Order: sequence, then structure tokens, then C-alpha cells
Amino acid sequence: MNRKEFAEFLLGKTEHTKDEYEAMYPERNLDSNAMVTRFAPSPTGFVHIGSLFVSFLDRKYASQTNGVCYLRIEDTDTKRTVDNGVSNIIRDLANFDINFDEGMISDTEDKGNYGPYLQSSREDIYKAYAKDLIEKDLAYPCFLSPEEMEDIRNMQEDIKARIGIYGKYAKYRNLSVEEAVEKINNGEKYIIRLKSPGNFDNKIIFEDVIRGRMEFNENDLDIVIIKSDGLPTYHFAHAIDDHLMHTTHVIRGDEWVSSIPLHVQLFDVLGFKAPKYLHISPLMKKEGETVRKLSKRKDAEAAVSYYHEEGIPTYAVLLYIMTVANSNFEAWLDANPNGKIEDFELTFNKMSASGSLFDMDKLLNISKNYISRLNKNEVYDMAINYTKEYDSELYDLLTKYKDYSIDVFNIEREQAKPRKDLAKFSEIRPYLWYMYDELYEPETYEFMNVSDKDEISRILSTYMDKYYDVTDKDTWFNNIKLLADELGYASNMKEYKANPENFKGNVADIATVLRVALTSKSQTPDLYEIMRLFGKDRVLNRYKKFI
RNA sequence: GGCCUGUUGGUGAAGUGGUUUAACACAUAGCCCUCUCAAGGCUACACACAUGGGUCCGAAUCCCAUACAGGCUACCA
Repeated sequence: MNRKEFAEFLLGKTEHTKDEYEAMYPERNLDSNAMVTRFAPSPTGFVHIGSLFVSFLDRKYASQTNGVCYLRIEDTDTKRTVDNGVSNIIRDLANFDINFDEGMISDTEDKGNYGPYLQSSREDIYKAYAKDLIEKDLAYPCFLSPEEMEDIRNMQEDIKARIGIYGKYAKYRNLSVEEAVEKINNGEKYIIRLKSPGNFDNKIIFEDVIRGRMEFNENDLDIVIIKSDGLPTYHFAHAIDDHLMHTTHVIRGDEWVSSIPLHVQLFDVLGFKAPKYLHISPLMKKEGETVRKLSKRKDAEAAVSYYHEEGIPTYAVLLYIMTVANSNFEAWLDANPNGKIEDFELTFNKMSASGSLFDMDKLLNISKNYISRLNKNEVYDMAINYTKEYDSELYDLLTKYKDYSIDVFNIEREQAKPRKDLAKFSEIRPYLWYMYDELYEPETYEFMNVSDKDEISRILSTYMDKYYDVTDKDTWFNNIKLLADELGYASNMKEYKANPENFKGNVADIATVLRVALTSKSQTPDLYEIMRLFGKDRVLNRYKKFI
């Protein structure tokens, strides 16, 4: 049996040969600086904020170079696959405006000329390349049982040797074709391993796009390339897919940096040109004194769905991600307040090699600023989208009183220095409930300095009888001063501060009474705007209700 | 155990051997403004270049050790 027949004996017939596959996926016709990137998650259905970060970079870099960004699903570990895993990922990312030019578009369908984009559908391709390697004596069947592997590992630990299958531990690496065939005919199970040509004592130099120059020992591990279920391992699939799909830049988590010697070798052995790599540090979280990775199980904010549930605008999350990705982005945004993310050019050399702590305060601050710059209709639309899903009672009111609600959102908005107090839409109910009579059920009034009920009644009735006027803000406030004067309160704060004993209180006390009796809150946005929106009858009704 | 990577104030960071007595932003505190709150303005704050050696006229920046943190060391990705 020659090696070609041997390869076929081991892996069976494939639909196409390696050379045919090479011909099927020609170079892409793109500008020389165009980046081809991919987001390649496992279909667990869960999108981690770190994955959002990586996919955002994939999308952004491809877009800004007129390249291609595609979605490939790495489902070679069948245990990790969940139902609707792919469509959940697509939906969560689409929420953040991350869409793909090619790749999976549902749990089963894809688009694009370099597919299939589901690794489990690419089995034939991997086998074709594995057979080529076997033919060239660069891969071989390995008959080590799990028990033997365990023994080797324990022994290596005992004598403090490097762990793995290499050198003399690679027991079957030099088995002859005849011996292997005989074992297989005897029913022995096998997997396919790389016959690593590397020497651990050699150093290799690797240039990471964001980390720069790194030095490693050459790989000499005979790693598994085809598992017993016939599917490839991550490493093998990575080399073949990113070659065939012509990925130019692989952006991935830094847990992969130690695989670099292997990956470099794999590309070399397969005769491929390796892509460039950007290894991204994970987002960290501080817990007490220790810092750890943001955890899917422990941290709600690790899931991108969290931001949707909290009503943090997706664009604000993206703005935050940009500040983490390129620290000069914030300064750019300050200089260009109306600038869009797409107008900013992300650069490699501004990316950090060390892990950042995820800073929720900063995110909420960015979100608050972002929301404050939106116009009234945009805020209204976001409020509608949020409440539609998470607060149907409020949704009904916002819909029923649409014009009024838009005006409510416009209080101290659409001006040079807009009000900044709403950071996420889950705060929307405590923010404006008292603006709707249907929701208005005050429980406690906190009047601060004026607490005598008769005095409060006097203030309210005098105000409504003689001084209510919302023609414009100056008139409105002047009238409140007049009211203060009439009832013995200081209308001028400086005079009050000079001689507080001459007055019952000051104009701020009057305004507080008017505010609290109207809204039951001592802190609200501009009171004039609220009164103007309410109109005299509703103000009067609230005051009557209070008394 | 072995190998790799990282370490600038509470946080994110600027910085690539010489206008660095180390930007800027968030957080925090105070004052001002003010009908409340938010915002805004001003100011303060923070023992900030992990530690110790070395190279150099000069180091946060280059080199070496140590410490700490993270990662990898699977027929998981």
C-alpha cells in the first residue's frame, strides 16, 4: 500500500482533493490594504461582552478598509452546541449593528462564496487536507488510548518533563504503513496527529500586530488534527479555514498566544501563508483585592443581553468599547461632538496589550452624555422600544400620549447644555412616572423647610389664585418671587443670607412647596417646564389632591 | 513543574531615550452658579511609572533578575 492509498484507508474517500479545494476558493479581489476578518464563535448562544469587543473590531477594521467581515461558526465540539446558538449570536450582534458580509445568516443557512461557514459542514475539506499531510508523511495515525495518555502525562509530571506527545512519547509517529494497517485491521482505534517537524530548542520570532515581537520555542508537539469523531481540532480547522477563506487578520483572545508556535507551524506545513494576528486581552473585573476575567456565570454584565435588558443604548456601549479599543477616541469625540464611530479611524498602535478593567461607571457616564445629545424624538423612540419589551404599562401611556411624552422628554433637551441625568432606560419609570396622572400615587411628601400644612395650603392657593402664569420662564419665576414677598419670604437670596431672621424663609422654600405638592418629589427637572406641560387645570388638580 | 504574556494614581489611559516638576477622561471632595436635582465652571485629590540591579551624559521608555497577575500545558474552543 503506498501512502496515497494509506491516507484513503485512514480517512476514506473525499468528494474533492486538496488541489481541487484550492482551486475552488481563489484569492479575493480586494484592494491590497483591505482587511478580511472573521468572527468565529462556538454556537453556545451566549455572547460575552469580550466577544462583542472582538466582533466589533472585526467589523470596524473590515469596514474602514473596504474589506470583508464574515461569521464562521466553530462547532467542532459537538458537546458545546446548543439549539438556536447561531441565530442567538446573530441577533445579539445585530442589536449592536454588527452585521456580516458573509457567513452564517441563520442556524442552518449561510451566504458568500467561501463557504460552507459552519465547520461541521466542512468535514470533507479538512479530511482532504489531512490526507495530503498523511501522503507527505507529515501526519500519522496514533493508537494511544486515553489510559496510555494518562500514564504518559503522569510520568512526565513525575520527572518534571514537558507534558505532551513529542519525541520518544510519540510512540506511533514512526510506525510503518504496514504496521498501522495491521493494527487497524485488528480493530484498534486511532486519531490523526501532526508529525511535527519542529525542534523545541529552536527559537521562533513572531510579530503580533498589537503586542509586537515575541519569542517562542518551536513547536514539537504532535497535536491531534482529526479527532475520533472525524472532525478537526480547533487548530487544524483554523489553519485551513482562514487560508481558504483568505482571512488577512485574525483577531482573537489572548488565550491563544501560546498556540502561536503550533499555528505558525501548521500554516507552514500546509504550505499556506499565515494571516496577521491581533491578540486581545480579556476584559477584567475587580472583586475585592483580586482582578479576574469577567465571568459568564458570576457577572450579569458579561452577557451582551444585559445591556439590552438595562436599556443602555447599544451605541453607548459601542462608544465605550471604542474608548477601550483606542484610547485617543475619547479626545477625538470631545473635539468632534457630532462625530460618528464610523468616521474615526481605529489604529493598531493605539491598542493596549494588557487587560482592562471593565468600568461600568464610565460606561454609564458615556451613556448619559450620549442620551443627553439625542433629540426628543430619538429619545422617545428608544423609550418606546425599551418599554415595549420591559414595561408595558408605561409603553401604553407613552403611546397614548405620544406628543405630550415627546415634550416630556424634551424638558431641558435640545439646547447647548442639555440636561444629563438619564443613563439607561431602565431608569425611565422612576424618572418620569409623576408626569402621568395614571401613575401618580404619591406616598410621602418631603417638604424640607416648610412643613406646616396650613402654610403649605396658603402658598398653593395664593399661587393658583394670583400668580400662576406660564407665559414664559421669566414671568413665571418673577411671579414666584412676588408670591414669596407677599407671604413674608425672601425673594432675593442674598438678602436672605444676610438677614435670615427677617424672613419666614426664602424663594427656594416656596418653589420647593410648589414642586413637591405637584410631583411629590423634592428633586425634579425644571419646574416651569413641568407646569407649562401640565397646564393650569392639571396643576390645580394636583394641588387640590394634595390638600 | 514547564512555556508565554502583562504590570503608569481608585479606574481607563497618554507616553516608543531628552520642553515629563508624568497629559487627558471617569470616580471622589470642596467652592461658585442656582427654585431642587442633574449638568456646567473653578479648584483639589490622588505616596502613579511593581521591586532591585544594569546600559547611557540622560530611562516610565533599552537590558537582566525578582515579585505579582493572567494565559497555555485536551480527541474544548
